[in-house]
Amino acid sequence: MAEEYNPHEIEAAAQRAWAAADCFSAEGDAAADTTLADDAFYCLSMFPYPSGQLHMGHVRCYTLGDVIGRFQRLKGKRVLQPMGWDAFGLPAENAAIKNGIPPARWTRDNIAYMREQMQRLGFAFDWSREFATCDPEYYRWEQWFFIKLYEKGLVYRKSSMVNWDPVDQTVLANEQVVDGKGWRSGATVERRELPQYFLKITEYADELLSALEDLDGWPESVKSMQRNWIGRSEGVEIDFAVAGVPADQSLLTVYTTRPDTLLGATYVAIAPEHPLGGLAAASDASLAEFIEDCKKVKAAEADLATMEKLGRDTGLKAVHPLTGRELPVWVANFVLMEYGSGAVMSVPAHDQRDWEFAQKYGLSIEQVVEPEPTAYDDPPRCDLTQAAYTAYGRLVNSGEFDGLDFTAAFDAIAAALEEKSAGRRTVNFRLRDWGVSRQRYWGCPIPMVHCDRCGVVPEREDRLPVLLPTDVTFEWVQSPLVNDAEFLNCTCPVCGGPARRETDTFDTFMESSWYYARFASPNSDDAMLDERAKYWTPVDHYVGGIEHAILHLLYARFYHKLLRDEGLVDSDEPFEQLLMLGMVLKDGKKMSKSAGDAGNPQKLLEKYGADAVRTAMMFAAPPEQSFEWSEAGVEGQSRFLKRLAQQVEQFRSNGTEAALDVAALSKAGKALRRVAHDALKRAEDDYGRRVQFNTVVSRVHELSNAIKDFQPEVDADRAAAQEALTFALMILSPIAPHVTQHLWEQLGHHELLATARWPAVDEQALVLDTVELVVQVNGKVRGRIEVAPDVQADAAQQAALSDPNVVRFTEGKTVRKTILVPGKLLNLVVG
RNA sequence: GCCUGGGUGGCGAAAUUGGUAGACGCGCCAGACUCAAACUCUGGUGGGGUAAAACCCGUGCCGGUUCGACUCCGGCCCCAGGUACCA
Repeated sequence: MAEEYNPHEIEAAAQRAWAAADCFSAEGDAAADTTLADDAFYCLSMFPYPSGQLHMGHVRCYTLGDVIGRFQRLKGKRVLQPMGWDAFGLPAENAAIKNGIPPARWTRDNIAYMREQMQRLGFAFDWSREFATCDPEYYRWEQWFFIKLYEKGLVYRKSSMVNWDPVDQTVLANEQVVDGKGWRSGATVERRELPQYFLKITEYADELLSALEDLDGWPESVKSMQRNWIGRSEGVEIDFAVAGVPADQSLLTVYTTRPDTLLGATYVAIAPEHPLGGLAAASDASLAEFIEDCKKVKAAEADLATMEKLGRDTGLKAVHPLTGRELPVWVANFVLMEYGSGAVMSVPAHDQRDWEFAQKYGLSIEQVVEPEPTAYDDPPRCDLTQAAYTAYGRLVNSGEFDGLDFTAAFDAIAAALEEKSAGRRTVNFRLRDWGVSRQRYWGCPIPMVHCDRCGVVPEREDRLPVLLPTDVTFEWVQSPLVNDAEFLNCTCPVCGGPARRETDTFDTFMESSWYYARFASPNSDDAMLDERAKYWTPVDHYVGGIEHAILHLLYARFYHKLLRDEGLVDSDEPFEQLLMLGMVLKDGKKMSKSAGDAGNPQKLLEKYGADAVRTAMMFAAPPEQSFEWSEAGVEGQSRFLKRLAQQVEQFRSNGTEAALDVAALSKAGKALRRVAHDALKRAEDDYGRRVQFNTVVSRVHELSNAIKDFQPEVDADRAAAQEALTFALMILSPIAPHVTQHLWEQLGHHELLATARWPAVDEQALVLDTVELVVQVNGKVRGRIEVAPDVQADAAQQAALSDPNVVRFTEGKTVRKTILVPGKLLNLVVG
């Protein structure tokens, strides 16, 4: 029998051939000729955090990206497909604390191992552009850009909440707080305010929202998530005067999207950190204790939104701006100081949360909206003893505003407030400015300097980068920068006097927000980006996990606009088409969180080779779907690749190449040709338009099965088999590039398959003489008929009525309606 | 809690625009090869029903629209992702 399918030899040989031909280096950007941009294709998969080893989630993501890139190359595009490392982050510090290995070394070691795994998988990356975000050559430009933004007024400093571990005396990430306790110390975590740097992403809120409309290549679900996250709303800011407090604190401003319910406000709630709360607590020990207790909650929205709603009366009174009535001011643990003004008006009759709070504390519930009169039998419920009535309706108990509907009431009440200078219409966003400070070591140093004389000032451009020392030891959970005199001490960039460096580092989303542009402009020493970035960006196809649907993608979109406004790129959006991958799960959880060694593809690669792993992964599920990974499928795909190799070998052993003469083909030859061209056509559609690759693998299985069952009848049929095999290899090549390259050579092709051209479909080969129509009677399948493809309803009905089983169900009844779906089905409606 | 997805045989899935539910693969069963096993090959494989057919049921649950619903609409249940310091 034929030679054995030996993936290790075959794969090594194919990779040597690609390297020798240097066929994955992106060409043509040096010219930066935008007229050539049409055949340029930037294919990018989200770069990984170098956590130690690849897991199957990585294998899925990079195989999918590779399939897209390889397909585009077959279609004649010049493809840029780079790879690098999102190298800063928390796990490196955890490893350092645990094992005493410096984060830089740990990270570099991981990169080396994971790079080797990627190379083994045969991804068509342009490795000449590789970088890690912890390279000073990379992060220096991030520092440079931050200073540019600072100069433009897009950076500011303010206090904001962090999780504070009182035992370890350190700031914890949300992930490091488990059930309200520090994961290492076990101490109850407290919210604490720290001064931090913020980027004014809210200045771009309007554009980030409106530009979503034009992102036709993005999934609707992701756009919807971003829309909701940005959360544009139209409402009214309302001022409540507070009596008996210092003048500068006497105005309590709240924002509401429901000014129509203003007359139903029965109390005002403020955040625990609100200054008025502190004021009242000064003479109220139990209130002070309550406020202190409120801080013992993790600063994560999910926790705040699900905790028990608690509150205390401050004793203060807020004056209703329209009625003059005095409303009690309560401290409530669910009001966030960071969102809006840290105060809300409460209308228990028409807001469910306020209703529950009012029920709990015996606060007044006063209806001011009632359901619109309706023609329906079942009018909307409005029983305020059971729940709040939150729908829009008509105003009652609102004096001059009675009878107005939502829109009219909104306008009238807003106007009344504006007249009294006690309120104003505003557009509000849920989106908050981006806090970029992290109290961590392993990140990009924030290039700011603290000077006793000049205050907080940016470092001078010519002294960048502010280098992160890499030779450090973690003697303590705290960042080593805090006690590193050599790092800490510097001279003030303004006055030249002694000064201290900022010890916070950037949020790692800062690095991942512009790496795609840097890939297009690698080794640019004297600028953050050069003209090549304009040439390659925006990314044509961006591939990554659904877990990045909001934060990473929103920050990257924001950054792209910042780069644009700095003149560094010339497009408005960074990613034209977006493929959001579902999770690869292990025990029901995402791989990166739970897999460990169980997710490492290494053993599978050693046993079955890269092609079988890649094919099994692509075959397992459509890209956007999450699924539980199982190794069981790899064996099956390995078997399939072996069979395909045998089919090529068998074909070869039967003679030489044959020239195709369509007219000379037998019926079987034509049938095989139809299957081959149909597979080619559908594969092209699946690759290019549908971006669904599991069905491509199925299609090649079917084609291979058809080749197996094919019985040549005439000499000319050999050419049909050859064409079918050629197509099978072409179609499968983006998914299993090594073995298809090997078999491509066996079939006598001398060019590399990776850089060959995708063949054209012969539409003539697809034409059928007859088609099978399913015959339904009242929507149930009762028979099948063989008819001409263009058969008319009358003729089809006649043919159907020659089927005895169809007759059984139509006998003695009249055919009232006939529905013909050409090529598919005929439905006879009888009665 | 809120936002966004998902739920189809024993398992992964397919069904592209509302038109044959289960393509393709795994597993399993039977047979061939073998001293035997593994590999490989051939056939079968949603449930009920039948000698075999016919036929009936079936895409998380309840209801609706339609000649026809996995697909559209309303309500619910469960699972996953995100929730601003995991990346």
